[in-house]
Amino acid sequence: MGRSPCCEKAHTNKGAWTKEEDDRLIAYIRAHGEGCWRSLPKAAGLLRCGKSCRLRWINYLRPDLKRGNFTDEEDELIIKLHSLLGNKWSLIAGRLPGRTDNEIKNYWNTHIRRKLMNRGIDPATHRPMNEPAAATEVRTLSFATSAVKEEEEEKEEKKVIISNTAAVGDVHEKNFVNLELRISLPYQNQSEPLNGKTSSAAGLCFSCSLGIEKSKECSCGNSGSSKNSRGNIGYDFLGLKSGVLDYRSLEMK
DNA sequence: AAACTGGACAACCGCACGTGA
DNA sequence: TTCACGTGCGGTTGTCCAGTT
Repeated sequence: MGRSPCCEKAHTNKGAWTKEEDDRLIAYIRAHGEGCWRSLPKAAGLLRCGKSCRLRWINYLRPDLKRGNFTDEEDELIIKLHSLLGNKWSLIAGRLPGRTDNEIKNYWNTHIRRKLMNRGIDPATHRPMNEPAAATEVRTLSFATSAVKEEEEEKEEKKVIISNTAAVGDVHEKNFVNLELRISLPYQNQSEPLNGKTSSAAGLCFSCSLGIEKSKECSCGNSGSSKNSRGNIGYDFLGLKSGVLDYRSLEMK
């Protein structure tokens, strides 16, 4: 069957972007907004592939990007998120405002991998390097959409099961971890900066904020689950209060 | 000073997914 | 249901630059 190429490669520039190209792209997006990347290059007068424009904007030109070195807090947060999510760089980036998936991926490969190896930790499994490979665990992240109406919550909830067979750190002593969250309107008061420590709203530690029950890493005594304002048990997944998925920053594919 | 080496990061490539016709 | 298209993601490569020999 085959697919048409995303652009006419013969007539596109490749390699490093020039200042003029950057300016054109910025000016166009300021005027018309993001989106329709395929047609953007032509409309903006750029001899670039749409994908290239998107990447340039997202990874380099976006005004909300935080440039500069990663902090220790960001380091630790990336490590913890990676231990749970694996190479889901976009999801990890979603929890680090101002950082891009590409930036985090590069940083992981150049800094954190070595840092973990120096600690004697296998960066792929987050387990001690001399420890034999653990029996394959199947972790199930269960995402459930929350009905807006109370009664709908009683009905069967649509669940998306994400299986992740990557070995994870010591936080998963149990063979089965069910991280359940409900999707609803974004939580509006998520003012807590992402520092990878205590999850603000509910006063939960990082482990509990991820919904890991009875984790050895639990430092808050909540043992994983919390109740939301309606008394329903939910998990403050990735720092989200009581199981409310903030889809602004945590995109589910 | 020149050559070499390795780290850092920008950019590209191919594939998967979601969506609409 | 199938297919084409647009977009996003993760892996990989290319390039630049600072440090070392």
